[in-house]
Amino acid sequence: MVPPSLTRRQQEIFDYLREHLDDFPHPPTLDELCDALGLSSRGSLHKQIQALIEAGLVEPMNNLRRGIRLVEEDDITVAEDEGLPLYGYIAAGRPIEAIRNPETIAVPPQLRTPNPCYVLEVRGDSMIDEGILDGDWVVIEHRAQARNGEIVVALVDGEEVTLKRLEQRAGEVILHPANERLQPMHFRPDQVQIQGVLVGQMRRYH
Amino acid sequence: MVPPSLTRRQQEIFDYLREHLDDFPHPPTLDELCDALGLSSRGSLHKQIQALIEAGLVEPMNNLRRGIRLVEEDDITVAEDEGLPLYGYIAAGRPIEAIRNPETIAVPPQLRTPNPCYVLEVRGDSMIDEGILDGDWVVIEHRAQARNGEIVVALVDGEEVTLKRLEQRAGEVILHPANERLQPMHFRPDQVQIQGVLVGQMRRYH
DNA sequence: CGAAGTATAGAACATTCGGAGAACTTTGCC
DNA sequence: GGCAAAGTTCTCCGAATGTTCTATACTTCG
Repeated sequence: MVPPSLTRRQQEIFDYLREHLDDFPHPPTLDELCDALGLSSRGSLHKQIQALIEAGLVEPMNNLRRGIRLVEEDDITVAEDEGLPLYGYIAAGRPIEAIRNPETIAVPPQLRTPNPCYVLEVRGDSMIDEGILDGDWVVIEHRAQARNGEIVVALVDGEEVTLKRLEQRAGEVILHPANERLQPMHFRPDQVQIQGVLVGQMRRYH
Repeated sequence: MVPPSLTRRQQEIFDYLREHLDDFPHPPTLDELCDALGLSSRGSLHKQIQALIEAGLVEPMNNLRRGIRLVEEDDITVAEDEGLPLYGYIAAGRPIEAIRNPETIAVPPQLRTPNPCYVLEVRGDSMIDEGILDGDWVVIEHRAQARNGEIVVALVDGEEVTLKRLEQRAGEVILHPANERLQPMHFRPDQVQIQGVLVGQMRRYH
């Protein structure tokens, strides 16, 4: 279900609100917002805001002063009945959770598990010997523990996200690339945080 | 179901839209599209788009600005509600058509094409260097022609079905395995019948 | 060559979008 | 209650954009 898509201006205004609503000590009045957005007519702004309210992105402000408020993101109806969130590239350099409004992508049931899953697009050749190529989509079951031998999404030092085969030993964690030209990497357990386990993979050729 | 016989130009434009619609921050205006496509008349483009709308491939944009949108592939009428036929193992030794009542398997729209497709389960390591492993599912678009470089399902001598990279030369057909330990195979053109082209691939790890 | 179908340009027309501004209503405060 | 501030509704306008139509050129096929 996609709410009537926003016009360009509506999108701009919504983006602005998402960015700057916290900058105001109190939610701004329409006049203040006009000022910030470079409009000169309160009525015009109001019309745009109405559209956002109908799209379900802004709380209705029935005659309330300074009543403008965004709808909590969790409450926004996400169209993901069939799809999983696509969080973007792995090895992108930041924690998965940081990403806000992911696209979604259809995943057949046999490629996922009943537990929460998400999808990443693979960058690089580090798993090439496992048949996972640059550009592939991988389906990841979201969990924080994994067993040795499983291929995991690992967040290293809170910065880098990579897809590697896991080996946990006493006092260290080894991440094995599946590429004969690359070496396994050794870390202290506290450096590595597991963000999910590989459960499926897809590739398109067209 | 409509036979969506597109003209060449319509196909070009549709392909372009499928490729590049996401490149725009908002759906483009007709003028912007004209620019991107090298046309100079809005009206001309509009006429082509109308044809695509009638073919059911593009959402009607009734006077909406920036209203151009592709029909969700899920909604495109193809006999696929329940999934694609799973014809079994490739290299199973007989023509695909011979199989009567296949199972079906769910395939996400981005892994297939709008044309008829089916699924095979891969046996063997002959495409391992392409990242296609034993046990993978491959999505095949059902057609009888292919271009050099495409990976095809080839029926050899009416008996053996294999997945190989195709090279057609004058007077001979060469099927290239993607495995450095295997040699390309040479055939007369009449020995080789193409049964489809690889368009997608899936694997499960659980 | 001619016919039929297709593609393009360009002009003319219709609608939407975004904004301005006035007038009205409601709220908050004294 | 009265007043000012703020939200709401309304009409109007201009530019951007979608739609329609006509004329012309190009392709393909016999």
